[in-house]
Amino acid sequence: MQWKLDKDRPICPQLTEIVCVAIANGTLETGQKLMSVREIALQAGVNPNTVQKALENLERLGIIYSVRGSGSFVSDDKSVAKNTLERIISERTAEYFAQMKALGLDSNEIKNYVEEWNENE
Amino acid sequence: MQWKLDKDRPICPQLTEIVCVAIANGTLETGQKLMSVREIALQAGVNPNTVQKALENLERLGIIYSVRGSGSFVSDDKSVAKNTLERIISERTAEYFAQMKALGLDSNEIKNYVEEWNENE
Amino acid sequence: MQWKLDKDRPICPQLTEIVCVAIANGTLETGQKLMSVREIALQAGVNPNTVQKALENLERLGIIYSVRGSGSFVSDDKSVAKNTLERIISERTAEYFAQMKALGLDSNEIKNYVEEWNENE
Amino acid sequence: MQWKLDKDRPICPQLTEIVCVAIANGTLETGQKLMSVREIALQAGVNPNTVQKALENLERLGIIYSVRGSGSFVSDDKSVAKNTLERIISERTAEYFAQMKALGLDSNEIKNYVEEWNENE
DNA sequence: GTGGTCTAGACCACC
DNA sequence: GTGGTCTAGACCACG
Repeated sequence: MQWKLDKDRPICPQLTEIVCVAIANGTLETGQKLMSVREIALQAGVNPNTVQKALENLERLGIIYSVRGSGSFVSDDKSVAKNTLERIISERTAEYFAQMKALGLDSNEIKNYVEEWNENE
Repeated sequence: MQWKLDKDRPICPQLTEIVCVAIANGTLETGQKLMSVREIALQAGVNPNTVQKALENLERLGIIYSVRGSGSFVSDDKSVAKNTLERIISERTAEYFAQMKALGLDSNEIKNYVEEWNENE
Repeated sequence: MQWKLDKDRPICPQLTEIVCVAIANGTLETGQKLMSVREIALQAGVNPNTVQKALENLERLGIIYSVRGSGSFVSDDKSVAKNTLERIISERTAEYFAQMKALGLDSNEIKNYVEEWNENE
Repeated sequence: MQWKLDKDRPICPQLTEIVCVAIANGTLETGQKLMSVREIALQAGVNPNTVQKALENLERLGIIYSVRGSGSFVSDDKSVAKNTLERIISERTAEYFAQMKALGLDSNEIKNYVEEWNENE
């Protein structure tokens, strides 16, 4: 589990997403204990408070649960994480399309642009 | 010329982009006078200071020029606007790909996702 | 609007509740602007971050909305605040009853105890 | 003797209270031996350290006494347990009233609310 | 050692 | 001036 962060975007939601991805793809299993807040903060090179906030988000969503004094654990129901992830992907794509259209491209042009982008990579 | 703003994103760069698009696609022609700061602010429903800052950006980039007491005008060379627009499109697409990959999709999955999105719209 | 805080309980939820009460009882009206984060922090004698967190909670619940650079405002629909308030009252009462029963009192004893308490006040 | 715990509140004081209640209502008699720390921990499903700390509290209050190597026993004077219990009940009720008033209810409304609650149960 | 809460103070973009 | 985000570091109760 690696904490690859994009410094141009808010860190907190990125942490949230990374955990969601890890749960969705099986890197983190049901009931598994996450690293401690402090440990994540150390590995990711960010402030423990930022990590704390991200875990609070995940707990509020029901994706993990925290036990005082013992740590945070992956919730029994992984579907919430998966749904959240899909929702995020969908939202981001919607935003992307909205922005591209605001920049003057129509649906086909966007599709073509994405395909070209894919080839040049 | 309409000022369709996404309230979830910073206003100022959106205004900048809208003018770029208008110039690139011919809605605004070389030498044409833009609406006044106040008028734009009124139509777009935003703070005049924000409009002012957006126009300053455009002038700094050489996309428009301001004549004291008479207003702002589209620069003679529309290529700057076009290049700026392309650069923005490219940057946004790069960001989109980076985010989707962070969310666990590979290049092909992104391409397919975009195509499906296109169809369902 | 006064910020009377019980120092034996977490401050953040107390702030949340105070705003809910103010909205529910009409001290704060629909669309009305709240004091700034910094001002509330000053008046209440707490840290601005704590206030910020409380307002984030309220925004997440749809009770207020924040406009970047201009402040926080009471949401159009005051019913959410009222419902939230009722829910809190109900939850607290449920907790109180559960605790009293764990302490060996039955429903009638609790009722009598509350009535006596009322008289002696 | 059952260890019914509310997971939303600190475990340690709950254990303390349960023993107080058991002594006050006669489930535990003067001089009677309590279960061992390990046994209580097992039955209650909590950490033995937590049980140990709760028993230390009770001993400090004079409600039980420990004999090295043989266990903990109910103190000769049960009145301390009873008084402690009453004090806790009183404190909780005071807290409850304070919170309800902070939530906008006056004494009469609280009384009525409690009575209705009683009926609907 | 753990999470939970709070304080203090900084920086940013936006209005 | 505003809210939004982050850092730094402290204290507490719980396990």
